[in-house]
Amino acid sequence: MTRAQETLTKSRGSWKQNPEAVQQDILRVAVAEFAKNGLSGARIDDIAAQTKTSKRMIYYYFTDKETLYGHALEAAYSTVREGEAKLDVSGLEPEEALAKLVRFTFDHHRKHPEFIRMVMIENIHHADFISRSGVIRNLNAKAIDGLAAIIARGEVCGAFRAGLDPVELHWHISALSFFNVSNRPTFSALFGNSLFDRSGQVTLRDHAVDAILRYVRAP
Amino acid sequence: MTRAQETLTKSRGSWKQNPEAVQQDILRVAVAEFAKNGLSGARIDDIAAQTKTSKRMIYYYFTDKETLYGHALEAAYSTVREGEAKLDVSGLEPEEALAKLVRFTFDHHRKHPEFIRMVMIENIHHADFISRSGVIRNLNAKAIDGLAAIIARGEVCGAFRAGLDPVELHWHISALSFFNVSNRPTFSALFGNSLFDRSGQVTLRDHAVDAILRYVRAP
DNA sequence: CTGAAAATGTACTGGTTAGTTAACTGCGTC
DNA sequence: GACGCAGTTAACTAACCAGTACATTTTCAG
Repeated sequence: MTRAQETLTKSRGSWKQNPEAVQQDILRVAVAEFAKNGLSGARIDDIAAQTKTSKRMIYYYFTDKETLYGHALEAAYSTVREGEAKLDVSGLEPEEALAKLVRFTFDHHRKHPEFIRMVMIENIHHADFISRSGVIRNLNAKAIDGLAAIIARGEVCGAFRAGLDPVELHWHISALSFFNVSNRPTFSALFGNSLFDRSGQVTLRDHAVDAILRYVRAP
Repeated sequence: MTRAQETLTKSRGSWKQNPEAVQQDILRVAVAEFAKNGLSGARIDDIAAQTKTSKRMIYYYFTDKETLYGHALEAAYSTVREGEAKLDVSGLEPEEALAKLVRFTFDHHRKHPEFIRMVMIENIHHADFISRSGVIRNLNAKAIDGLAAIIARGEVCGAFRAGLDPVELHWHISALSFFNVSNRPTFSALFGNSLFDRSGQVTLRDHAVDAILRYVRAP
């Protein structure tokens, strides 16, 4: 109960009504609901019930279920990419920089299962909504730039082998970090929970870092 | 139109009716439908329409939607694991054996997107149904045994470093192979399609093999 | 041939759920 | 001081869809 509605004072003046806060409230609940149940599994009535406002307001601001889903997806991406912006690896040796980036990415994915689930759901839907959202594409280009800079520095000083592709390296890092969260349920159901308890995850993260470093290191 | 119903002659005698074929028919359609639309997105009426039989029969044999989903999941697993059983790496040097295994796994996942989607959906549902299916767990234990054998041989002859964990190595191989299919839509929407066209996938597969080998090789 | 059980067809139902209708409230403006 | 508009409420509807009731046919054992 953060009661953002009462505490927020908007540019519009000091209204009792607060449209922006209402929309944020809807989105917050919608992300949770869609992440939990998927697009077809989510229930507008359930979302409305968890909101400070009503179902009618959801349609007033977001037109229909799919549009709401699209906005929820963008909201989830924004939240997570904001968190990533905090990472700074400038001033570190290339290998240390990359190690820190991988470690951070692994942990960051783990801390945001709701985001992972939104992306899983979006993949089930063939990325229909992401494709239509320029907002999200822009956010991601930056991740590649940062990685390209590390690779360039590593190549120059001879720590990394030549010919590394930033997009492909991002694919490797994402694969390990994403799969660790997305497939935890089935993987642990089939092979036990040992990789996913506290110590197992620390080891796994260190090994993921190790795997990436071995992959890029010059001979 | 394979008309399995007419051509199949069952142990039961030469029936006009063929319950086993009807059930197989339902499952075949159900796997496709659940893989496409998820558990809540799938429509029993749609499944029935694509079947040679009727909705009534679906409930006659499979009780309800969730039970049908569970059987469809098992069917998808069986099909794919059967295909894997064909792989033979005995008689190869450990490094070659592992390379072949990774290459095969990567390709095999790619050839069975329907299976991948079923697993994605099952992960969304926290592996509720896999957990209840002993059938599926058994199928997977074998994959680990095979990998453990390769690791043991590699350690003995000094090609691999000591202390490798078969389950963790399987996690690495699965992560790359699975993510490649599961996250293709969002990844290519965000970063372009270059990793996913024909030549991109060949390169990516070779690099995945390379990454795993670098990870296990003795220094 | 017959009776029982297994298998199937037709038509229906009742709860659910995305989306709507229409009336109303608070607020600034002229 | 009433007009208009953004924001809000509560009740409603039409479609959808999982699951069922019940009648009927097919098969085979005895």
